Amino acid sequence: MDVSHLIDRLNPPQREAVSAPLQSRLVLAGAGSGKTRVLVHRIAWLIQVEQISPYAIMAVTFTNKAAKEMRSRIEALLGLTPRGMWVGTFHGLAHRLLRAHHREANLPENFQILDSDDQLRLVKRICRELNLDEKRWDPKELTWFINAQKDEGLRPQHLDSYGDSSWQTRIDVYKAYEEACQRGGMVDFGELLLRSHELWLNQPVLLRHYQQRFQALLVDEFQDTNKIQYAWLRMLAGERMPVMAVGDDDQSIYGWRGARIENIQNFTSDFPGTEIIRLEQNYRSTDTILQAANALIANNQGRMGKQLWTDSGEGEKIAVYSAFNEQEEARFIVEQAEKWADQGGMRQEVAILYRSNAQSRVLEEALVRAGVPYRIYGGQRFYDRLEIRNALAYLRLMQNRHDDAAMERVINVPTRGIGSKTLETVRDYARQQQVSLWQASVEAIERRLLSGRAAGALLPFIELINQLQRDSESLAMADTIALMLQHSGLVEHHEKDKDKGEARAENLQELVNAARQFEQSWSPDEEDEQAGLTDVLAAFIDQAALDAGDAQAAEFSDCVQLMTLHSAKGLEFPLVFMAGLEESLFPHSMSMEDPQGLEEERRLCYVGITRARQKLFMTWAESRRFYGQEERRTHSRFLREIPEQLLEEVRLGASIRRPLSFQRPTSPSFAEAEVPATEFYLGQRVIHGTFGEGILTNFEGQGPKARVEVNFDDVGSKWLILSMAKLQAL
DNA sequence: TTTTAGACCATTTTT
DNA sequence: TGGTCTAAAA
Repeated sequence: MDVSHLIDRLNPPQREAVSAPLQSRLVLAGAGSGKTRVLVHRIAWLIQVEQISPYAIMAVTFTNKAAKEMRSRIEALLGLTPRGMWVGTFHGLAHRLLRAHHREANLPENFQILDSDDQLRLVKRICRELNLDEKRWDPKELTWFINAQKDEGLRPQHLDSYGDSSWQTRIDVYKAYEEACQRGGMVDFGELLLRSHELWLNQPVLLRHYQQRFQALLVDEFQDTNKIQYAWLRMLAGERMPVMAVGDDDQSIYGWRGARIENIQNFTSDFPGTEIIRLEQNYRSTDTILQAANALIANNQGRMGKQLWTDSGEGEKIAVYSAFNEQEEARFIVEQAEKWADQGGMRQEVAILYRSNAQSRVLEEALVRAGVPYRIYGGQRFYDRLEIRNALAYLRLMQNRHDDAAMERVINVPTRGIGSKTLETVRDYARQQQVSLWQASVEAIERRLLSGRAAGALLPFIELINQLQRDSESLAMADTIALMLQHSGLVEHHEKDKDKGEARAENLQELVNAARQFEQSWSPDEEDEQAGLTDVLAAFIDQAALDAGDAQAAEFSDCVQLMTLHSAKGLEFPLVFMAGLEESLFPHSMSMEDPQGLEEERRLCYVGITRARQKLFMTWAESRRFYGQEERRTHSRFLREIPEQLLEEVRLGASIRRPLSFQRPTSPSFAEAEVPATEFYLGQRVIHGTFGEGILTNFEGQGPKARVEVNFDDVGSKWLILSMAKLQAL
């Protein structure tokens, strides 16, 4: 078989990675160096050259998006769907293992996945049960604590308070939480990994089975693995399985949620015989952009070492813009973005990146004002919406009566007269008898522990769920869901929502559509069948928990893209704006104190810079409103870490006055600072006959129609026609 | 049960 | 400043 197409158009290190012998390899893949391409070609190589069955290949990613992309690119390259291959996220694959071996993992067959919202609710409930003061014991913090322990592979019994009572309380909550999960057959995200790791640990036969089955293991975004994920991989790999770990230590930006950059640094010693392959040729950005990125990241210690290069040419300089304030920064960005569009560029080629979500508001306002369509990434995802979560809770309850999280969520949604008092009685009973809320409800009614009214409200709910489940046996899943939505009153309930009612009803309809689609495309493979995975509804619920879907329905219009630097990882855009390059915003004040945190911020900056293909703007504001407080700002140290000759300042700080008659830049050059100054400039203090003193914060138009916005000390912000207002400079 | 007023507080986010 | 959450009032 001719396999030259697998390596033909690759550069030497890419080729080396793709055609490496069956041994472990660490591929240090710089930004834009063709990482996914290498992974996909490697898999094809394993199948076509090494004659490894797809059944013996496992490829692990972090996000569903990455897993889907890998799958479709493999299919495109091979021209067929490789059956039996395990491609998925860590969580997805761990989940698959637990489903297949639920008995050995000590889980009920219908165990359910607890997402972060359910988890928080459950922790809150446990805090109440343990009589903890929510002021002192923030459930969010406790949840974070539990997850952090699981990410480290630690169970409550592995933890020792060493007499520290507050530490002991945390451990107690963790323990109670774990018991509640076990009782209800619920598994959170961290548990998926921890439990499947323990499954292998406790069942050597099973482990050996998988070790023999898989002959090659590939891991994407290796720098993002946490301790348990790494342990999971090592255990599966054993002594012999060749692992190809692909990652970039310079793009490790998730340390704060447990990712361990050491994993990539220790890989070669933990997997003996591993060679390192560096992919340093970049196919994305101009040389200027890469030089800036290289120079910046060189300030970090203990790197694996990598220098990105390109033969694509020097390109334009990086434009640095010092805005007067955040409003003006936003306006500048919008203006430049529109210029791109005016010159024939697509809006979707433009990305505005920022460090924190709070920055998006001002940017949005500026975009709206200018009538520029935009799209924000990272909003609420489909399966995270209130109405969808409620609907799923009903489905989960139909599937598993002991799912307390689901029960708590919808027992009184829509309101059916089950108040807090009834619920408290049921909760108390459940706690005493160590049973689920469902069972407690049933027994409480039977034993007449509830008032007639309470029982009269609770019983119909129980019957509703029972009835729905009976009906579901003869109906297609989508029809079951539609029926549930009607009979439960959820549609009616959510329709009533004041401003979001319409959208909510639509989303519920969309859920039915999604279910129908899922149903049509879903077919368990032989392996799933053997594992008893034959229930569509269960599979649908699982996938909703593991993949929250997109934030917005597919957007066809040509939009400017707004997102945080974190969510920009893995993406690329011809034109990129990085906004808010100010000390204590970026690097963020929460991270700049300790050296580790600062280095991660720097990597985040590196990620941002390397998103840009052609042109990069870095902007900051000399003054920014923070929690209502106007603050003076200084530009980010990261700007200083980029060699000056790569930068081009559009305006130099406050020292250059920006006259009101300033002609907005229209020529291709962005350096247009030398315009004769007139009387007024942004940030100037002025005095008005009626309103008194204030600061000039904004302007629009020119000549006789020019208007200015002045923030007056006494009467606040006002727009004034410059030619009428008789302003005086102070 | 729903609405409203004050308190509180404030990176980054996927599974 | 504004969004979220809890507690009090309609």
